[in-house]
Amino acid sequence: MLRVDFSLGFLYTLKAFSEMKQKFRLPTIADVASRAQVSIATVSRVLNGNVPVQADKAQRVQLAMQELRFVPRSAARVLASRKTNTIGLVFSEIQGAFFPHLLKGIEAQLRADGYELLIYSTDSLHPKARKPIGEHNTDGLLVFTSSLEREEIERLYSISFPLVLLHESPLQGLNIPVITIENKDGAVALVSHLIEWHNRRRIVFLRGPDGHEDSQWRERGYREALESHGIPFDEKLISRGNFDEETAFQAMQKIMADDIPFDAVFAGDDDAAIGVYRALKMAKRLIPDDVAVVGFDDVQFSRYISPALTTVRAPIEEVGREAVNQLISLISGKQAQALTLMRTELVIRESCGCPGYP
Amino acid sequence: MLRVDFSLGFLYTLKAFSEMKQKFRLPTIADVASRAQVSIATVSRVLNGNVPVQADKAQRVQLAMQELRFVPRSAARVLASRKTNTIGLVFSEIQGAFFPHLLKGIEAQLRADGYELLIYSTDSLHPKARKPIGEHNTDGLLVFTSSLEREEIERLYSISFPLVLLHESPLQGLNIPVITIENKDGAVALVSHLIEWHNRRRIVFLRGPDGHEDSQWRERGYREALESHGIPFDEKLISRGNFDEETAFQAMQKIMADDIPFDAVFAGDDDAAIGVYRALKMAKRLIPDDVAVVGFDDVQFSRYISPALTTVRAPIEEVGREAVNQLISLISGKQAQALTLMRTELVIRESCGCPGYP
DNA sequence: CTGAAAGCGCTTACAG
DNA sequence: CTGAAAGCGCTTACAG
Repeated sequence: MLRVDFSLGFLYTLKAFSEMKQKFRLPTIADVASRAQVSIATVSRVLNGNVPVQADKAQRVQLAMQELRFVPRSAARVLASRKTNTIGLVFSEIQGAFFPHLLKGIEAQLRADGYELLIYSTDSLHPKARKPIGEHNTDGLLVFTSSLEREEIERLYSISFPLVLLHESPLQGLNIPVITIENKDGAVALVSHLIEWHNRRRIVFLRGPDGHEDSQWRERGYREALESHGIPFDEKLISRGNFDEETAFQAMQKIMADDIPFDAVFAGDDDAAIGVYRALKMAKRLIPDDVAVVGFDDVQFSRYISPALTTVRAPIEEVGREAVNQLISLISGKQAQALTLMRTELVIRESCGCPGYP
Repeated sequence: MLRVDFSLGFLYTLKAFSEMKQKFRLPTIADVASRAQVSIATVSRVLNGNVPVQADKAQRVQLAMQELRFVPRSAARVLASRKTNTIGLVFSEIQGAFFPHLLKGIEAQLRADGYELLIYSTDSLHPKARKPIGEHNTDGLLVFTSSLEREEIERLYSISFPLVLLHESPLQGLNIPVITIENKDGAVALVSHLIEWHNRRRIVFLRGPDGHEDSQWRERGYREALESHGIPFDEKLISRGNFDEETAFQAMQKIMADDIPFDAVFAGDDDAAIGVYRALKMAKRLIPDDVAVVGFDDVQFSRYISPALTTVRAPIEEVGREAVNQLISLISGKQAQALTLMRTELVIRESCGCPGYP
């Protein structure tokens, strides 16, 4: 008896093991085909719905798929069809209040067109043993600012891989569509408002990260607004804010330590404006009475800080959506627009000196 | 002459066209093999580095790969190896200041372990003709709150597909690891602080979305703190804030319209606190003098709003990292911890009535 | 409308 | 250490 029990127990263990194995053995198109009494080609056809299939067969296939809980493996489809149905997003800065807006726009549009989203951040310092994202696992790439080395972009371009650049000018000689925003116009509006309505003439400008396109255009707008109002440009009023709070804070401390007179600050973006607020408050300079402050982007928190931030609304979510549209055009072999410039809009709140709406 | 020119032009066009075609024909492992004079098996071995290969052959392969700019196709690897090397993230709410923190933690940890990230938001109302994410295109799923129907979770569980739940309790009878935060303790600390330090006794609590686990635990903490201080629970002080600004704003308006007396508000989370601020300011009630306000999460803007928000710091980024760790354990066939509770921490700023640090 | 078969580009026992 | 070959699970001409 003991022996028998043992033997049964052993068998049971084996059975359990083989059942486990079974669990991992997911149904394939062949299982569906045999259950529905059709060929695998027919199953594939009802799956894709591109070729007509006799109604009763189609029904049998549908039923079999449900019963087996069949889900086609992506890898097999991709390999056979040479389409990944996936779009990649490459970016460097996951931080920044800016990012969720962009992601939301991209996600929404992508899904509407039936694509998946693979994301890859170049700021995590992971070993790039394997190329993380590119022609081997996506149909096209959205590249945000300078998150990808020029060399890699050129390589992808040279194999005609669909690319769309966000917030970055086209690279010399490469015909890659670009989506960006009216940085210069926005900056002109902002600075002109400071000059015309609030009579400011010593306006600090905080640059973004080195080589950041958005920053360069904003600076150009800043200079143009100064010039058109006959205000001389003063190099000492320019510093680097890096589009982040901490750098902006330090930049302002330096400017104040150097005793450079100023009556307003264009922070570069909203994140930097936070650092400016902190530095000014610490120095007991009143915003906007002593110093007017303006940002750029109009991210979520901008209306809630105190005083509420005057800024420029950048249609970031729409940039995301439009970028997806352009990329899908490219993937479909259609033309895409070389340059898409999204309109920006002045958002007047309190930090410039205008009366707030409490 | 004219004819010759034309003819040449025509040929040129054809040539350009065939070149274009060529461009899309990416190198495969077979191209590398023949160039390096080895078998494709050998190429595969140097690619994966798991089996020793003779040094000179390995070198020839490396060289050939570089020259051809070879990148192995993911789909082929996945199909052959039955591993996608991809983790999926399913979530419902891309909005909310909460999300970038979570994403950042996930991204960083994922890359460190060599996985890709496929993301899928259930809030975009896209047609789910194809199952967007699951066993067919990932090795495991991170499921945030109730972003996936119970039925689908059960299905995945029944095929032993690796799952980790974020901010949600384990489902009845299913042994799925959960990562969440000390919501109750945080809420107790918050409410006790209001009672003990600021002598508040009529504290409004704004619930999150229906059925949201985080909210339920916070409410439990709220009740416990009340009870342990001998303050009777008053149903009228509870309303729904939905973890968002607008709902919270309306909830507060209703409470004030109903003339329900209160001297503090626990907003449920930081996003909701924004709505509370707006409603109170509009009603000319001073924060914190008339009404103390506290939030939960400590997202980016919380320190910058005015008055600076007293809240609880939720280690969201770490939740993301830990979730990835657990999921990868599961994928590797190892055990994962059934429940991981992350510590939260009271962050005292000004909105509770404490003196600020300007 | 439908099936048999080739092929997508890799990995991995298997035999040596 | 290495190559020939089977196989991963689909799609898609091709012929009927």
